[in-house]
Amino acid sequence: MGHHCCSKQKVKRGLWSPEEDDKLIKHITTHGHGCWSSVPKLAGLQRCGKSCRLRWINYLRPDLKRGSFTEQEERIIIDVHRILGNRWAQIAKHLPGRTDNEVKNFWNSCIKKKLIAQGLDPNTHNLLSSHKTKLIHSHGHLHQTTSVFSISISHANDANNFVDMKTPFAYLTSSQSSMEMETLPSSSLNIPSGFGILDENCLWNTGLEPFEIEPTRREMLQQQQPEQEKVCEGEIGNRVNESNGAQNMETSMMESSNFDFDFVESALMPCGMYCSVSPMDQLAWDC
DNA sequence: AATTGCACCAACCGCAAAATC
DNA sequence: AGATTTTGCGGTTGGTGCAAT
Repeated sequence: MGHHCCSKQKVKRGLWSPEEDDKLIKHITTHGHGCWSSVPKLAGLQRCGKSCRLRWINYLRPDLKRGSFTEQEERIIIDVHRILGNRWAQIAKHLPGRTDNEVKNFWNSCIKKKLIAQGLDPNTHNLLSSHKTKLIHSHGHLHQTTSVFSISISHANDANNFVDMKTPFAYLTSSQSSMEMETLPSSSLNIPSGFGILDENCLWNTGLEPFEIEPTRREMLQQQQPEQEKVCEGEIGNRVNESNGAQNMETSMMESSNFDFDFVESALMPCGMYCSVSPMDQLAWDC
């Protein structure tokens, strides 16, 4: 027996035929859907109302965008997912013409793999532990070292009210005494376009509509602070510590010469926020 | 040519929230 | 105000078709 809503008479299930689609389209364009549970009868379909609703919303609606996701859409999905998690319907609201089902399928079949391939945990968007390499000191000469950092943005006047955008975005190259910072090469670049300003309930993402964050999710994000570590971050730590206080940190970062922070500046300057850089991990290799 | 394996995704299910009676 | 129906959501799945054997 089928689902209880479909158990009376014979109710078709499975894929929709073009004829069924026609009936549904004709009915809804002329009468509107009204109560979904009465649609099948009125449209002459042997389906349950639920199935009709799903077919219309996910496939037949005229305002649906067809075709594969663009890179911008993919970026938005990743950014919003980092904040909201598997809230597919919420995520889809940022993508006109896309459905939650479509976003979910795209995530499960495509984005997940991409993130893992980049060494990112698709749930937390942090570095996978399997990609963490211990910094190895050998006697005498130093290895090339790389630190991956995350960035935190918050209101300057409320240090507790922040969300941590833990996307690795920059690395520090330390060779002998000279030190320079660069952004990651574009192949592995994962600029956090999800930079945003966290207000009481909302996150304004650059380029996105504000969206709400549930309190529990917010707490979870806030607890994901990367632990401070040693060695190479010591050097970064110095930078950070030198500037005591968040306000100074902003300027100290802007002043650091080879650091391409254009995208940070544009996110920061108008808003009176501050930004902090935290080490997430170190990678090391032999020269 | 036939078989197996697998990725994809449209559609299903159960649950919960919202709406309605 | 409580019961019932309807809608919306997210996890899951099984059919389809492509690729490898």
